[in-house]
Parts: sequence; structure tokens; C-alpha cells
Amino acid sequence: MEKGTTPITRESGALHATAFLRLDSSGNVLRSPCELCTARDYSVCRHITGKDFEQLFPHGPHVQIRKAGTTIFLQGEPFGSVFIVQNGWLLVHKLFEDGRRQIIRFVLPGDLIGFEGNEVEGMSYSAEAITDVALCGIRYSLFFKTCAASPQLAMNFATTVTREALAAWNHVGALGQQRAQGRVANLLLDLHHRVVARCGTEPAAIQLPINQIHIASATGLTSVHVCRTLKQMRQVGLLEFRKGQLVLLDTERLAEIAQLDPAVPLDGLQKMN
Amino acid sequence: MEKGTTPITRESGALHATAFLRLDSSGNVLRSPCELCTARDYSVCRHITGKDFEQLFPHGPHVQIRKAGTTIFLQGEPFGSVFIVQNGWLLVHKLFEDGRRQIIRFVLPGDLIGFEGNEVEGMSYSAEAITDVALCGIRYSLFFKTCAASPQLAMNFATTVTREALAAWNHVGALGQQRAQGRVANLLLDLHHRVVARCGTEPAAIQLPINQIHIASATGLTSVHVCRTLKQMRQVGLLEFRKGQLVLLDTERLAEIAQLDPAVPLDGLQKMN
DNA sequence: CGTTTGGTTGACACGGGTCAAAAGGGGTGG
DNA sequence: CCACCCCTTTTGACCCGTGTCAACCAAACG
Repeated sequence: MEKGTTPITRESGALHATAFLRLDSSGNVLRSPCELCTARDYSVCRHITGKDFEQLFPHGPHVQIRKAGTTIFLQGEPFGSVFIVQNGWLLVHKLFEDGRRQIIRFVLPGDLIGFEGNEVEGMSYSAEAITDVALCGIRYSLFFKTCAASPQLAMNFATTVTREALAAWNHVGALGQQRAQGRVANLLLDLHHRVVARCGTEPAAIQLPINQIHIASATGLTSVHVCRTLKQMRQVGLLEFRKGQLVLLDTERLAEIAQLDPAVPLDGLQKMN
Repeated sequence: MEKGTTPITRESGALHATAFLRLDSSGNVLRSPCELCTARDYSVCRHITGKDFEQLFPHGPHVQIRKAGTTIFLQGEPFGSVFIVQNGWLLVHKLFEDGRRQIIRFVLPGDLIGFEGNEVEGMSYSAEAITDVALCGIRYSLFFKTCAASPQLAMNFATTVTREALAAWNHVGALGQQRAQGRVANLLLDLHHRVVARCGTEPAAIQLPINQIHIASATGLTSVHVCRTLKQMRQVGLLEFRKGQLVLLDTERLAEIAQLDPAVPLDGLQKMN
């Protein structure tokens, strides 16, 4: 996480800010620093707000630290706690019989995790810490009770989940209709946006704690093919990605490949293997 | 929609009932007929409950009818109304530049539709009526206000959205890790469950108002290949699907193919082209 | 140092896409 | 009743993107 020095006004920040814009009585956007992550403006954060946070933990937050690689919950387990991530990255994935896995989403500081299931069937997915993480947990029963007593918290929860659903639907679109470059572009752009929204500046390079294997299981490709795809994208000057360091070189074109239709050859981009 | 005559106790019903189970003061499950669809027991329905419904429409529901094929909203449009589907099927899809589309989800009676976007960016997806539909709409602003005043409604909304997110993540898993048979099995089993949950009995054949082209754009395959895949599945006795009439012949094996790992050859199922 | 883990590359196989054509309805108008 | 059209399903031939397998390399690590 990097510290911000200027207020966030770029669209990359606004992308995720939308759902948390708060208006004061005269209709102006309320801005205040976030208590949960380092963002200067909590409207850019992707999480239940600091106020909700106080409500959930009236006697102060109960933070727990987990080492990188730790399993937070396993699919099939009983429905337990909801966590707010204070620090570090996690991933949620679905495990298959033969050991393959589909990464469902990456979870960044400020995000909520642990609602991936229900009381009857238990957790539908597993979660794992990618880096060391600091989690702020609350029993689901208490969380639910607190929500039921506070429409504001309940609506913030609903908004958070809606945002996750939108992200998931986007993911469905990418996996269903796009080829390797499009899927990778989608993922990296999304992560880039989410990371940049947390720093005040737009750094040339950002650090992602993931490797090609992560990219592979998130995009439904093999790591071998992710390697080839990244090579292509590097060669045509789209981006750099080495040791988790990501540099977007041609954001325009990347956005085209990600949002529009990458299956139609974009004049000479393809075929450079 | 068919009328139920017996209380729903099968697991196929229970699958979707989980989130709406209500307990009375002594912890027993509350059961009552649903005012929205024909289910005998509203705990099996996938929608905001009848009580919420009254809250949303204190002067009676404002039902509107739309013809099959009608667009309900288009991606990019301003964020408008939330609808509860009373009758008929809809689909939500993402449109791509070249006319291809990814079906994000099918929407059945009792489901909520219209929250696929936010106030700032507008709708992220388009929705279209597959059959003639009856929709019960409410302006998003009013819906939001009502939710903010009622934690119960807000939580039911959150629960509804959570269920959609879980379905979406499942969809991601299928598109990312499964081959044609697995994707088709996933889709058809899901639709079968949802339809059967609405009738009291388990009919041998159910009617789906979709064709192979729908299946194709929901699974990320071409309609040509869906045809081939259905042929394979028919030939090995997994299911029948003709003119929208679906018969599951080997639910066990279908569930294996759908839930477990269909990329690993299941002794002799594959290769029958 | 050897060991492990992740990245890179090449050869080859195969699932599914693409293109094209034909076969079946179902509807409509003559 | 037939002719015609439109739309969906079906089938075949062929191609290409991606998976698979295997080898090798570089960096990190004990």
C-alpha cells in the first residue's frame, strides 16, 4: 500500500468510488480520510465504511494476523465469520477434484470476505492469504444481527455485495467471450484500478503480489499460455509484468482489448509467437 | 409455472430455500404460501418476500406486461428501476462490439432484476424478455429509500444479491475450468433446480423457454458446438433436450460432470462424435 | 552448494471455432 | 393445400487457439 498525497479525482479512482459517494444535506460529496486503509478519501474505498466499522466493533477492532499461504476458510466448512481485510491480499477460489482451481476473486485491503456461502450449505469457496494479512473478523451471526438493527449498515453491505456481483458478472463476460489477451487485460486492468485507487498518485509501476500461476487460474488459462500471452503483450508494447511489477504502457489499447472485443484481430496485434 | 400440491421437502427445493428460511420464536421453520409466484411455501422462492412486497407497494403492486423479445433496459442506460418478476423469463446479457453477447443470468419469476449497475455509470448490462413477462417495478431511488428505512428489507435485498453473487461465481468456475459438457450440465441443472423448486412435484420433463443459441451464449460456446455437445450427452443417456423440453435421465452423472471435473475423461463418456 | 519454485520455450495434440450447406419445422399468403 | 420463407438444428470439413508434455533456465532458499 502506498500513501496518497493528493485528493483522488482521476477516473480510475472514480470507477470504484461510485458506490460509496456520500452526500451532505446540501448535496455535496462528503470526503473524509478512511480509517481502514490509507486512502485519503473513504469514498474511493471498496469497503464497509469506518462508521460501520465502529458499529461492528464498539470496543475496538479484533485484528488477527495470518501468514502468507494460510487458508482462511475451506469450501464445505460451516459458515463462520465475515472479515474486513485491513492489510494484505487474499484470494477466493473454487477447488476441483483433480487439484485445479478457479480463482474467483482477489481480495484487497478494505474488501469484505467470508460471505461466500450460507448457513445451510456452508462455504462454497476457499480463501487463502496471498501475502501476510491482517483481518478484522466478526461472527456472521453477530454481523447479521448488527445489520438487522441498522439499515445503513445493511445497505452498505448490500452495496458491497452488489459491487462484487457486478465484478463477477464482468468476469463471466471475460471468460465466456474473450480470448487469452482479453482475459489477461481485464484482470490486470482491474487490479491496477483497485491498487491505484488506494494511492493518491498514479505511479508508473505498481506492485502486485501475484505470479503467472495466479493469473492463469483466475483467467482459466494454463500458466504456460499466460506466459506466452504476456510475452505477446510485452512485445507489442502493451504492458510490462515482471516479478509482480506491473507497468501499463498503452492503457487505451489495453482497455480496448479488455472491454471491447479482442477476438476480432486488432490490426496486427496477434500472431507474434 | 406449475402448481404445487405437496409441501416441498426434496433437496432440489431445499437448495434454493436456504436463504429464505424463517424461524418462529421457538425455532421452527415458518411456512406459508407465496403471494408472488405459485409456490406453496415462500421459503422456496428466490425473491424478496411477500411482506417486503407489501412494503414496497403499499397501494398495491404496479404490474406491467412486456412482450417476448422486448428490451427491459440497455447497457449504458441510466440506472432506473428495480423489478420483481411475477411471470415469464428474462435474460441479462453483456453486449460486445461485434454483436456477440454473453448471457450473464436467466431471471425467473420471483427473481429481482434491475440492480445490474449503479447511479454513476448506469446499467452495466442489458435485459431482455425471453417470454412475455409481468414485471413489478419500483424506482431505484424509492427502493433504496425504503430499504434504508427497513433493515429487514435491506437484509433481504443483501441476501438476494449474495445469492446472485454465489451463482455468478459458480458460473465463473464453470466457464474457467470446465469443457463443453460440464458447462452445459451446469446450466441445465441450475435451470432445472430453479424450475422444479416452483412446482410441488418433480415432473419427468420440464419446459424451458430457451433454445440452443441461448445455451451457447450463456456457456461461452457457439451454437454449433452446443448442438454437438447436446448430441453427445443424448447419446450417452445423460439427458434429452428438444424444443425446450428438458428431461434429465442420469442426474447423478450429470451432477458429477457439472460439479466435479469434466475435463478428466469419465471412463468412455467422451469421444462419441 | 543442491533443491525448489516460477518463468520460458518448443513440439505436438485436441477441443472448439468457423464456414458452409442442408434438413427440419412453423408460420403465412396465395 | 401447397409454396415459400424464416429460424433453429444438424452435419461435415477444416483451422486455430490453447492445453499438454517435457526440457531447461534463473532466482530464491536452506
